[in-house]
Amino acid sequence: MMEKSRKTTLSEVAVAANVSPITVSRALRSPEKVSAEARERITRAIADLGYVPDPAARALASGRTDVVGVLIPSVSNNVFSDVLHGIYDGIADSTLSVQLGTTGYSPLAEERLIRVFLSQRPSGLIVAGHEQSPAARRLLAEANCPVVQIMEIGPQPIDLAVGLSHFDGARAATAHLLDRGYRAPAFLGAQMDPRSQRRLAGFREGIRLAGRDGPDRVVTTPEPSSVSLGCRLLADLLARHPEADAVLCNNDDLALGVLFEAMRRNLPVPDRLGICGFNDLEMMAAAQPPLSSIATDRHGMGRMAVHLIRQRHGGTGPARGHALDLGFALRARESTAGRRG
Amino acid sequence: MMEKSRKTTLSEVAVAANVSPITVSRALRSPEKVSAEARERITRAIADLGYVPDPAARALASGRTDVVGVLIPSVSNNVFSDVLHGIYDGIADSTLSVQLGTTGYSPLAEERLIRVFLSQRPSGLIVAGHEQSPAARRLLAEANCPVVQIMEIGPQPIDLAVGLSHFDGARAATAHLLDRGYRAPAFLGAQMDPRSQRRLAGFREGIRLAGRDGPDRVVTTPEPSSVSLGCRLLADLLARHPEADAVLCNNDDLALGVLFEAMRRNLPVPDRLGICGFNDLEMMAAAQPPLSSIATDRHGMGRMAVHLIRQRHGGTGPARGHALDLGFALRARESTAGRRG
DNA sequence: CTGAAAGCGCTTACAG
DNA sequence: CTGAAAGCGCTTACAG
Repeated sequence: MMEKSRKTTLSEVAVAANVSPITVSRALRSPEKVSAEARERITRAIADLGYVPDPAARALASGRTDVVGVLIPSVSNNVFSDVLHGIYDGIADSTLSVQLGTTGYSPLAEERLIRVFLSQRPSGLIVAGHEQSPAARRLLAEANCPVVQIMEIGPQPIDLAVGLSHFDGARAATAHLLDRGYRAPAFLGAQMDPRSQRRLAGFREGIRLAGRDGPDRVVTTPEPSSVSLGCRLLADLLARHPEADAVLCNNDDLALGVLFEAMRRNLPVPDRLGICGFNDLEMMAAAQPPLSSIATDRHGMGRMAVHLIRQRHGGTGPARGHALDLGFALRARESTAGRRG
Repeated sequence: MMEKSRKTTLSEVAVAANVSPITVSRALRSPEKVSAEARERITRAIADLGYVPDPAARALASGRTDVVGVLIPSVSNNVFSDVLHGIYDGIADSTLSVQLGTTGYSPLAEERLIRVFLSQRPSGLIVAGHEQSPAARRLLAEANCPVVQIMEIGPQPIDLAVGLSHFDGARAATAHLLDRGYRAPAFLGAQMDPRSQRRLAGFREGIRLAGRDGPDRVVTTPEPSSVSLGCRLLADLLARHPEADAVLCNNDDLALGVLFEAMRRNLPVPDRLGICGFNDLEMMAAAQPPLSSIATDRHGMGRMAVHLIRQRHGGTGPARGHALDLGFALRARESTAGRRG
């Protein structure tokens, strides 16, 4: 029947529907501007011929594409995959598609990818964090599309931002540990990216506000985070600060590792050791004992980022410079129920 | 200095380098065909003007793009995010980029996305699984680019396949449980996608081969998998089959939930209950007790899929119909050390 | 090693 | 509501 693989073009649809190519193009983009009869013939022709518009031709002619560029450090990190999921949900009912780039936490790779993405004239750009190189910031500031920085709300969004204050989250968690009677809370961190640094600062501020001026019980490593690293970090901590009686973990994987290591060492949780994570992954509530954490809305962040871009295209939504704070929530569970005795 | 945002074109580079546009184009694609002097002037002009080629124009003129389309059910699933990570590593040293689509386990959504992706004339397509709709299979079979099916090795690859036998993996795990003296192994499954069905079949085969003809101890649910679901499934299992003394879990999240639920119920692991997962996520080895699992090379699957596509473009690599078995490995840990007494 | 001509498949203004 | 003309920024053959 059909020619093997020569793809159908808009002109062929036009011939079949007995209209001009421009009318087909119009029927595709603004159907209401085309008469009902023409529209119907065109719709049928498209179906009959199996026509799919060529995005490259469209992009070249119109000067824009329907792609949203997304730049994150890594996909194999629950946090970012949740965000990504939210982004996909956000575009689901649209013609937008996602162009994903991973920077591996390298500002240089990020800058290069921004250049590549911008060359495609995207509908919008979503980038993780606020630590772009100066050149990258300039590119983004001059970009011809909405730019949304996600993960945290910074002091000075390049265009728009949606996230939360990691500093405040960690401070709240620290206050919670102190509230519950833990006397020597520590901080455990891996892969100390900017958000982690902010959490560490929030932890220290929490300690300071409580008027504690003991040692700075902090163990961090640049290694990528993992559950087994949580085990090791607890071991390190107890070697250096045997008096530590609670840990605020940079993320939930570490917290899970800490729990397992505490079990191995017969350190009762929460009686002898309090544990609090960050992000509140699903597993936290299911653990035994259930693990406390700071809940963040990663899926909502992704959705909202897309929403802001779509609003901007619709001429509505917040103006340049707006930072949307999605907040956080302390989920206090048994793992921080307090010391006994 | 620079015009606000009018982008630099190849022709402008040509003028600056005092050559014709075709030569610039050639310098970009096959530098060895351009004289060293011309090449140098062009390189400098590109840097000076900050020129970035327009992928849309390139695609339209050449009839192909450098994008690899990737179709997976979901990004917020460790298994697929690991694969994705492998894919990104696979393209890292190339000019390829990834176009990611998520199907949400819907064959219809998958078919629609295949159509969209194909309309961009991709360099290759990577699709998860072998359950495409007949129409989708036809589209893929006639696609003008390499197509790699990942996750499992099926009987009849559309073009190429790379994965493992989930049936064999589950059967090996089941044999292991029986070997270790467990007398009444059960299977726990969630989100019973095709791979999960294969694992269940492998479990049943393992039981059959051992000559056990007791009850079919299987609890499954179509709900998405999670750690807390693992807790509930164990509760269900014990309500129906109190004699069950080991569980093969469809995946590691369930296994972790089972461990926590066993702890809550004071069921000693592995003495009273053996636990084995599937995939061997990083946390399994760190758990207390360490959890057994079937290790799969998800990252390698992604890398290999890209590798096959690149080989095909280089004119080498396996022929159409080839299925690459990456195998699996049983990681026997303490959680399946055997019953006591 | 280099270039002039034609064209990829659409959309943008501009008319009517 | 519909269409003829021009062009988006490249690359593909074809010459030389």
